[in-house]
Order: sequence, then structure tokens, then C-alpha cells
Amino acid sequence: MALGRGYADQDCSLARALEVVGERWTLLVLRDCFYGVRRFGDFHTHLGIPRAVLADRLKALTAVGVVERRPHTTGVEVDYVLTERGLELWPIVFSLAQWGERWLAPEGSRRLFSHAACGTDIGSSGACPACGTVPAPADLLIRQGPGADATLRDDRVSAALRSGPHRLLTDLFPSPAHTATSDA
Amino acid sequence: MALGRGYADQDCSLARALEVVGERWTLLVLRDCFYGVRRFGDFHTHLGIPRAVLADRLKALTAVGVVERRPHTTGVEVDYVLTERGLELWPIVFSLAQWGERWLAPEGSRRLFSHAACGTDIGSSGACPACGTVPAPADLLIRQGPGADATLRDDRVSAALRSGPHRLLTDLFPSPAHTATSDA
DNA sequence: CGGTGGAGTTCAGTCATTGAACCATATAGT
DNA sequence: ACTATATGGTTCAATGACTGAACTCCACCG
Repeated sequence: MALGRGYADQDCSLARALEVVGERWTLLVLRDCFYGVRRFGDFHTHLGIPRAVLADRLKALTAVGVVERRPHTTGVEVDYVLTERGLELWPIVFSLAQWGERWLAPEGSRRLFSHAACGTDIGSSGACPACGTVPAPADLLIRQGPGADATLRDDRVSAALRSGPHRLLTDLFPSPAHTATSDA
Repeated sequence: MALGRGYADQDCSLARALEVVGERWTLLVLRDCFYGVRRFGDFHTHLGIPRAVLADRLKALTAVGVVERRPHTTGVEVDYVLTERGLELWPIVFSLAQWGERWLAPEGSRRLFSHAACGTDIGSSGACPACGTVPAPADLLIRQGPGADATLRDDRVSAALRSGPHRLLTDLFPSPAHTATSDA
């Protein structure tokens, strides 16, 4: 985590994990990855993170293989998407969000997750009460909860998330025939 | 998290949670709390954290009600123990550690957790394969794994954790008739 | 050929962390 | 009573990280 001297002398997997995801904005960037954010500019405006820090975090996450940088074949656009390693961070992101909902959201839940296959809201453990399984993030739908505050942010990512349920990991802004390379 | 300006304008429970546990050493302090560390000096020597930062983190965690400061009736000793709120952080600590074990521990697991009631090692989801339940931290035993590196740290906390299985949350250094207040 | 949008980099100012030294209180020893 | 030690901090200068604004670079657009 480049924490001063790092946690290198810790002999603890938690410390090692924190070196990767423990820096200041990193987990919020990863949360956005799960939500379907893929573009530098979207991370930037959605999070309000300084560009330099965002560039640094994306570089670090790419270096450790948590996200993958996927340049478009044409244009300057770049996609950042989670790798297998990154996808397995979901329990961390989810459990942090759940704890926050439970203890720091007196207004009610801000976001709700449901199992796409059966439509059931998942429990705080991450398991689907109907199926008894723990759905992978790709099988979850996210939607606004009663505690969401629409006045806080006004960017296209917030708008997209507000506009209705969205399946995790799918691109929030798919480009139908955008700059046209694999154009039908 | 006092991250520059904090994550106050995020409308996200994950961001709120990170303001509480996202600062640099905080999750390692909490990990030690789960392991049974309770004293200022033990956190200090076990983690190698600067005293000023440790004092600050403990103050912050106490302020948000994640740990509780419990002065002894006599003496200068102080215990820091997890509250209910703090105990519910276990999934976060555990999932981070599991991810670290999975992806950042080529030498093998450093620490293993087993369900005290049945002796079965718990899975990466935190569930006990034998019982099918997800044991609370108080029902878990921690012990060294094959990937543990005894050369890294040499303090009494590390020694106590090396010496054999230990039940989470129980005091690593119980004082039998220490300074004698409730002395039999 | 100028303008625009995406994706960064650079840089001065500010804030947090570090490590060492210092302080306060309580008990233990003599 | 006086000193020594342990515990749990606080203070402070130096270092490093973060912030915000400005700037760059490149591909396309018209």
C-alpha cells in the first residue's frame, strides 16, 4: 500500500491485501468497477478523485493484476475492467458496504442488491435467502434504496445508477456503434 | 477516514465504512483486536505502528464505538476491546485476509481458522463445511499455517500466536491475579 | 487547420505519517 | 521517601502522500 514503509514486515495476508487495496481511494475505484464503471473520466467525475491519484491507483491495480487495461482499437478511450483476481474482491467490497449500511446509514439503505436469477434481495451475508447460494457479483442487480440521496452527486454514473436496476459488472455506458471498429 | 476532505460527498455506505476503518493502520489494529490483543503496548510492538498513529486510531475507533476503552480499576493499564459494532467487522477482516491468502501467499496459508465447536477448518467463505453455518469470530480458533514466517516478528504477540491455537477475541495475555483488584 | 474530448502528467501547497524524544502516572524495590 | 521501571500516551521536526489546478498529448470532427 506504499504506507510509509509499507506493511512488508507483517507476515499477515491481511496486511498483504491492504498493500493492494488499502490505499485511500482504491476500494472506491473497485466498487465502481463492480458497478460497471470502466472509463477514466467516469471514475474521476463519479468519485471526485484527483486525476493524479486515480491514474496512480489504476496503474497500481493494473500492475498487481486486479484490473486490466483494455485500450480500444481506435480512439483514445481506455477500459479498466476487473480480472479474475479483482472479481474475488467482491466479498470485501460487499461486506464493507453492508457494515456501512448497518451502522452508518440511519436513513435506510442506499443501495440494494438482488439475485438476478430469482429476484430475491440478498442478505447481509451475501447469500440469496431463496436459493441458499452466494451469488457471484455478475449475478447481482443493484438498485437505489430508500436512503439514497440524489442531491449529493450529479454525474452520469450517478444518473445511470439512479435510473433503474443495473447488473453488476456490465458496462454502464455501452457504446452501440460508437467509434465503429467492430461495427456491424 | 479523514482522507484529505473525507468521503463525505459519496452517498455510499462503503465510503462511510471506509471513513471509519479505511485509514492506514486501522484494519490491522482491528485484526489484532480479533486475535485477542488488548493493550496499547502490544498493538505497538506487534504492528510496529508509530505510537502517535496508534493513539490516534484507537481514539477514533473508540469515538465511533467500534472499540471500547476499558481502564483497569487499578494501575495504568488500559484494555481496548471490540464492541458489538466492532465484532461485526469480522467479515471484512476475514475476507481481506482470505483474499490475501488466495492471491498473495505463494508460500501457503499463514493462518488457519477452525470452528471451535467441531474442529473443522472453515472455508474461504467463512462457513464451516461440516456445520454449514458461518461461525462468529468468538467460535473460531486461529493457528499458524505452513506459510507463516516466524523470522519476521519477534514480539510477545507473535510468540503467543505461534505457541498454539488460540480462540479469537479471548485475551492473549490474561492476568491471573495481576495487580489484584478482584483478587480472590 | 482549429476545436474538442479523453486520458493522462506536472507541480506547488497542504495535510498526514514517521520516528524519536519527551511526559505523566502508578507500582516495585530499597 | 527516593529511585527505577512499566504503561500509555503527547510533542515535534522531517518526510512523504494527497489535492487541485493547470498543462500536455493524441485522435478524431468539422
